[in-house]
Amino acid sequence: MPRTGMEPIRRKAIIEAAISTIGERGNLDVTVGQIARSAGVSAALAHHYFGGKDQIFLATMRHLLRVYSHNVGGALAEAKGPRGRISAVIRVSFGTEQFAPSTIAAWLAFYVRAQSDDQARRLLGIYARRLNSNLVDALGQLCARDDAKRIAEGIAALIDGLYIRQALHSRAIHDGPADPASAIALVERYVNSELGAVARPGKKGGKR
Amino acid sequence: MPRTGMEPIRRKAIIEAAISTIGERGNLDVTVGQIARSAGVSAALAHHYFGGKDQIFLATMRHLLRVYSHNVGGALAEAKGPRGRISAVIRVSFGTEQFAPSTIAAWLAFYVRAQSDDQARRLLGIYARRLNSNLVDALGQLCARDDAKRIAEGIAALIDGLYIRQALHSRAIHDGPADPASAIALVERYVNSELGAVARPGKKGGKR
Amino acid sequence: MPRTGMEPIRRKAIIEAAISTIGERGNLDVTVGQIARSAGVSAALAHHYFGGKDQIFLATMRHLLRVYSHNVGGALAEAKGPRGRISAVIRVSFGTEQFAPSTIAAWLAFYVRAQSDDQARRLLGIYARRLNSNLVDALGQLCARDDAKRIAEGIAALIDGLYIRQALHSRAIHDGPADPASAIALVERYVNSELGAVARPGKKGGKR
Amino acid sequence: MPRTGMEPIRRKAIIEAAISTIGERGNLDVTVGQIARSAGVSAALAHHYFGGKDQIFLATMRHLLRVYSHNVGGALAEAKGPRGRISAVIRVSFGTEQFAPSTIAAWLAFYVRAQSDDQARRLLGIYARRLNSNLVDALGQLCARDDAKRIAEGIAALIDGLYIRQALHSRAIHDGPADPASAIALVERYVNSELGAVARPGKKGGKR
DNA sequence: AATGAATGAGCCTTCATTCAT
DNA sequence: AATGAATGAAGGCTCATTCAT
Repeated sequence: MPRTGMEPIRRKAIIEAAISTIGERGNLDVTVGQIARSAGVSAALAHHYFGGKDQIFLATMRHLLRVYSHNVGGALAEAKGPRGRISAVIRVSFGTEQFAPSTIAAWLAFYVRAQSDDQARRLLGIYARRLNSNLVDALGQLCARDDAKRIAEGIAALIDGLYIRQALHSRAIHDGPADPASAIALVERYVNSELGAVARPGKKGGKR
Repeated sequence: MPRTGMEPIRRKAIIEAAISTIGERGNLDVTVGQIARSAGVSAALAHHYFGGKDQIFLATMRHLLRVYSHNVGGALAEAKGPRGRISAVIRVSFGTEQFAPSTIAAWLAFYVRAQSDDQARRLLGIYARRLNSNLVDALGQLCARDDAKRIAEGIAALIDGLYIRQALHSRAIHDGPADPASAIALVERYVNSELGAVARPGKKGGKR
Repeated sequence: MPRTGMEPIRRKAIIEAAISTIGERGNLDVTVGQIARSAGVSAALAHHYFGGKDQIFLATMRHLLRVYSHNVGGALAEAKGPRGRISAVIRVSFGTEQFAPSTIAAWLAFYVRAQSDDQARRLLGIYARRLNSNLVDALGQLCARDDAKRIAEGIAALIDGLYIRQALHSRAIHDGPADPASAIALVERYVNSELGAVARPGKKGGKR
Repeated sequence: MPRTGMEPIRRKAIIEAAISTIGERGNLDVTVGQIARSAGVSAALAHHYFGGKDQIFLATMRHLLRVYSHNVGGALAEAKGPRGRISAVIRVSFGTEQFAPSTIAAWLAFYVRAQSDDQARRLLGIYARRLNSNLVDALGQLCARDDAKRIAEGIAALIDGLYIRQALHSRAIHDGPADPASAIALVERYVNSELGAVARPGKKGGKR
C-alpha cells in the first residue's frame, strides 16, 4: 500500500481533517490524535509531516487564508469598477465555501488563537492588511480618503460580526440571517447608504 | 486570619482573577492554578468555592454578562425616547468598563466557548435575546418591524465585529479605531443612515 | 496522610531513588516513572518537586558531589601535613560511601552526561577544579610546582580509571581489585614513588 | 545506482557514521535516523543491514575494538623486549587514531553501555582480558608475578582515567594534558618508577 | 477557612521498526 | 539495492481534582 508520493495527499487530508475537527468542536482544543484519526492516519504521521501540533494549526490557517485570498482574487478580476470590486469582496466573504459552519468556526478559532500566538498573529495580519487595501483602494475612487478608511472599517467589522454571529447561530443562539444572502444584503445596504451620504471627490456634482 | 464570611470576597477575587488571566492570554487556555495564584489563593480553594474549572468559567461569564446588563439597564432608564435608548445600548457597549482589553478578550473567549459548552451557550443566548429585544423594541417605534429586525441585526453585528477587531487591534493586527469614540461614532452613523432610509410607520409623514 | 512539610522528605527520597535506579541500570536511560516508583511516589510528584527530568538528574549530581565534597572536607580537616591531606583525598575517594557499586555507576553516568549537558558540565567542572586545587596545593609543599601539577593529574587519572574499572568489575569484566583497600594502596604507592623521584625544593639534601 | 556489492561499503559507512555521531553527542542517545543520515542512507537501510539498533552499536564496538587490537598487534610485533612491548601498548593507546575526540567519546559511551548490555559486556571483556594478558606477560618478565598484575592494573587504570579526562577535557572541564605526548609520558613514568621499585626475579642481583 | 500533598488521566512527541514497492 | 510510508509503543509533562489536616 505505501506508494510513493503520499505526502501532498496526506498533508491535504490532515489539513482538511483539522478544519472539520476544529469546526465541530468550535475551538482549538482538539488533539493531534483526533485530527489524525479523522484523516485516517496515525498521530505519528501527522507529526512526521508537519513537525508538531502548532505547525498543523498554522498550515491549516494558511490554507484557509490562501483559499479565501484566491477566491477574492478571482472575483476581483471579474469585477467591474470600484463598486463592483467591493461587492466582489463581500460576495466572496459570504460564499458557500467561506460560510460553511465548520469553516467559520475554524476561522474564529484562529482569530482567537492570533491573540496568543505570534505566528498566527502575523499570518492574520497579512490577510487583514490585504483585505483592507482592497477595500480602501476601491472606496478611495468613490469618496474621500478618510471616508474610505472609515467605511472599510465598517465593512470589515460587519463581516467579522456576521461571522461570529453565524457561528453562534448555527449553534442556536442568535436568530440572525442563517443564509448568506441576507448577510450580503445587509452589508451591501451598508455600503450603499454610506457611499450615498458622502460626496465623491473630483466628481463634478457630488451629492445634490 | 481565616475569618468567617470570606466566601463572597474570595469568589469575587477569583472571578476577577479569571477575567484578567483570560484577558492576558486571550483565550481559555488558562489553568486553575494561574487563576488562583492571580487571586492570591490556592487552586484547592478555587475548587472548593466553585466546584470545578467549568463552574469558574461559568461564574465569570455570568459576572461579565450581569455587569453589562446592569450597565445597559441603568443607561436605558436615563435614556430619552427610542432613539435615545438605542444610543444608550451602543454607548454602554463601548464604555470604558466594557471596552477594556482584557474584558474584550475574555468576552470573545466566552463567545468561542459557547460553541462547545451547553451551559455557556444558554447563558450567552439569554443575554443575546435580551439585547436583541432592547434594540428591536426601540427600533420598532421608529420603523417597520422587519426593518427593525434587520437594523438590530446590523447593530449587533457591528458591535461584535468591532469587538473582535479591537481585541486583535490591541495585539497589533488591525489599524481600526483604538478608541471607543470612533467605534461609537461608526455605529451611530450606521443607525442614522439606516433609519434615514426607511419610513417610520404610524408617524404622520410616513413614507410618501 | 498528607502531612505538611513533606517536600524535603520527598526530594531526598527521589534523589536516592534516582541514584539507585541509575546505579542498577548503569546509565541515565531511566524513566521518571521508574525513579518515582522506586521512591514510592507518582511520576507527577517528582515533576512537581523538581520541575523535570533534567532537574532531577542535576539535583542528583549535586547531591553526589556535595556528599563527596563534604567527606573530603572532613577528612582534610583531620589530616596532618600535606602528605596527609593527599592521603585523605585518596581515602575518601575510595571510602565505602563513595565506592558503593550504584554510586560509582551513577558517578560515571554523570561523567558521560557532562559531555552533552552544559549544566552537568559546569557542575562537574567545579568539583574537578576543587579536587585539583586540593591536590596541587598539598603536593606543592612537597615538590616543585610543575611536578605537583603532573602528579595531581596522575592521581586524578588513577582515581577515575579505578572507578571506571570498578564499575565494570562489579559487572564481571575486569579482575582488578574489588576492594577499596587495593585501590587505595595502588594510588598511595603511585604518590610515594612519584614524590620519591622528585627533589623537594628548598630542602637541602634531596633524596639520598 | 544500486549496484551489486554495496553491502560492505554501506556497512562501513554506517559504522563510521555511528562513531562520529556518538562521538559528537558524547553518548549513545543517538537515533538510527541520525546515524543513517550522517552515512547518507535511509534509516531503513541501516536496519536492513544490521537488523536493529543494538546490532549497529555492537558492530561499531567490534570495529573500534578490532582496530585497536590490530594496531596493538602491529606495534607488538615491532617492539623490542618486554619493556618495549609495554611501551608499544601505551603508545598505541594514545595514538592519533585512538585518541581522537570522537573515538574517545564513543569508547567511553560503550564502556557505560557495557554495564547494561550483556553482549557489549562480553565484547569489552574479551578485549580487556587480552590487553591485560599483554601487559602481565610482558611485565612478568621484568618482575614478580604479583607485582606484574598490580602494575598492569595500574597501567590500565591510568589509561582509562586519562581517556575519561581527555573526553571531558575536550569539553573544557579538566586542564589535563590535551596532547597524547604528555599522557604517554605520564604512563611511561609510572611504569618506570614501579619497575624500578621492584626486584626482577631470576635476574642476578636485584635490589637488596 | 485554607492549603500542601498527591495522583490519574491525557496529550504531545519521538523513535525503532516494518512493509510494500 | 534502497527507500518512503506508516505506526505502535513509550516517555515527559501538565493539570484538574481529591484529600487530610
